[in-house]
Amino acid sequence: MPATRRIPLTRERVLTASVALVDGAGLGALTMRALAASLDVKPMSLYHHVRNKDEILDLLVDGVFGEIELPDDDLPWRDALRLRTASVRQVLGRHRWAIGLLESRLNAGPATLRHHDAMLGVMRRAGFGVAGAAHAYALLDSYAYGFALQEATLPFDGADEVATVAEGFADAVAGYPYLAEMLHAHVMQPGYDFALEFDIGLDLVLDALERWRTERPA
Amino acid sequence: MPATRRIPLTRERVLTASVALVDGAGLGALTMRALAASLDVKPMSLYHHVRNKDEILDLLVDGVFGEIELPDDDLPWRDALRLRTASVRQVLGRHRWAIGLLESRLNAGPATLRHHDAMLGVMRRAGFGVAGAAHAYALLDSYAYGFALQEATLPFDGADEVATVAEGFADAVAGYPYLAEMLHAHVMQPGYDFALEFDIGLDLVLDALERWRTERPA
DNA sequence: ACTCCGACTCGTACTTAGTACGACGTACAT
DNA sequence: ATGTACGTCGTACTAAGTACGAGTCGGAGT
Repeated sequence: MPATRRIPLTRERVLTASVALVDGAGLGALTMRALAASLDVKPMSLYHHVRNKDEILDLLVDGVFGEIELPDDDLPWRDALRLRTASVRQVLGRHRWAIGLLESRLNAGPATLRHHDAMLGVMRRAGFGVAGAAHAYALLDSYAYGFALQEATLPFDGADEVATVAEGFADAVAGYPYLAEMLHAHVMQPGYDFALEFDIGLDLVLDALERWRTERPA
Repeated sequence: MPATRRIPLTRERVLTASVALVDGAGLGALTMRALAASLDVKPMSLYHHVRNKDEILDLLVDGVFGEIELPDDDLPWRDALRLRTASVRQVLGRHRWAIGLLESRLNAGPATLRHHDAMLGVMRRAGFGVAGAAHAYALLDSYAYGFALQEATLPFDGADEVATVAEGFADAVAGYPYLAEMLHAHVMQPGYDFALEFDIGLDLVLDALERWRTERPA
């Protein structure tokens, strides 16, 4: 009685389920057993589609890279770089767990390589030299990754929770006058949102690159 | 026969041994059993000095922050910020594992708070407004963290290994012209060292902050 | 000096997790 | 129908975190 016709497991289904699991319950919830359960199979079945858990993590990272928008060749370089860098942060914000994974996974997947190539292309065509493009890319990505890392580390999540959490810090910052000032005169002000810092810093970075580009053409 | 007088375990000894273990063999090697063995005690003895493994991780992070040089008040702001930001990267480079820990640990320890306060102090006294200091700090630390993260992700370690690893990539970049160009015309050139990118980017960031500071005084 | 106490150490054991091994089943080509 | 190849799973081993309670030891109070 094939009442519930078994859908065959595939590498793709495993990956999709992994992302769902991790997005929903965090990296810690990604266990082979839990993943298998979410697919309604037994743990060992997974091993016919992925080599091991490490491979799943590599695939997750490459999947995240695949979500990042490629820079648009038809835009002025500055806009192209801005949009894709904002996309980096957005994607890493959507998958908080990803930033912690970047560190340990060194096997770049195809989506990752494709992405790097597109970025370098935009910069080279914009007039950056090879070395200049390397500098620019390192700077842009350092900023995006670091910002995402800071966002992931923040004890609050978005503009709403700030007030609640900040109150809890009120006495922790007692002996630190500048921290206290920052907390009261900035963070706890209405309308504060750390996320808004991103665009400000990104524009400063792009200004700096613009200056580099015009001062040292390829 | 007290031939080997037992040195009493302390919270400090546990922490010191943790750092040694992790520096030497990576985060993955930090298990309560291995840690206990390195101290010549049994695993459960550790639990009288730390609440659990998570607490050890928090202590490690705060210890790393304690290693970062505080900004020097006697220096011009730009030098003070440059030196301490370089110190961030240096310390995170010395303890590769730390960058991956930052993400998940949200309990700021005393060394961390002290550090933030000193940084804000330098910026406020340099003429940055409260909001301006927030922007500047976010930008600087994003850069430092992101750069450290990229360094930690690099498949090679320092200038020497580059050549060996880069050769392995030679065919992986086959379909990616700009990546290939970057690899051959830049990365594989003698004298290449990703670490050198840091100062270049840092100066661009500091230039940007200087401009911000003079254009929008507190 | 003896006893008692509290701090520390440890033996045992339970739980969760990754995954090796080999048996089993099922669909499809012959 | 039957054999083959692939996919599924039962069993079980290992590593790791840590709860529980018993054992130990040094010093304070009598």
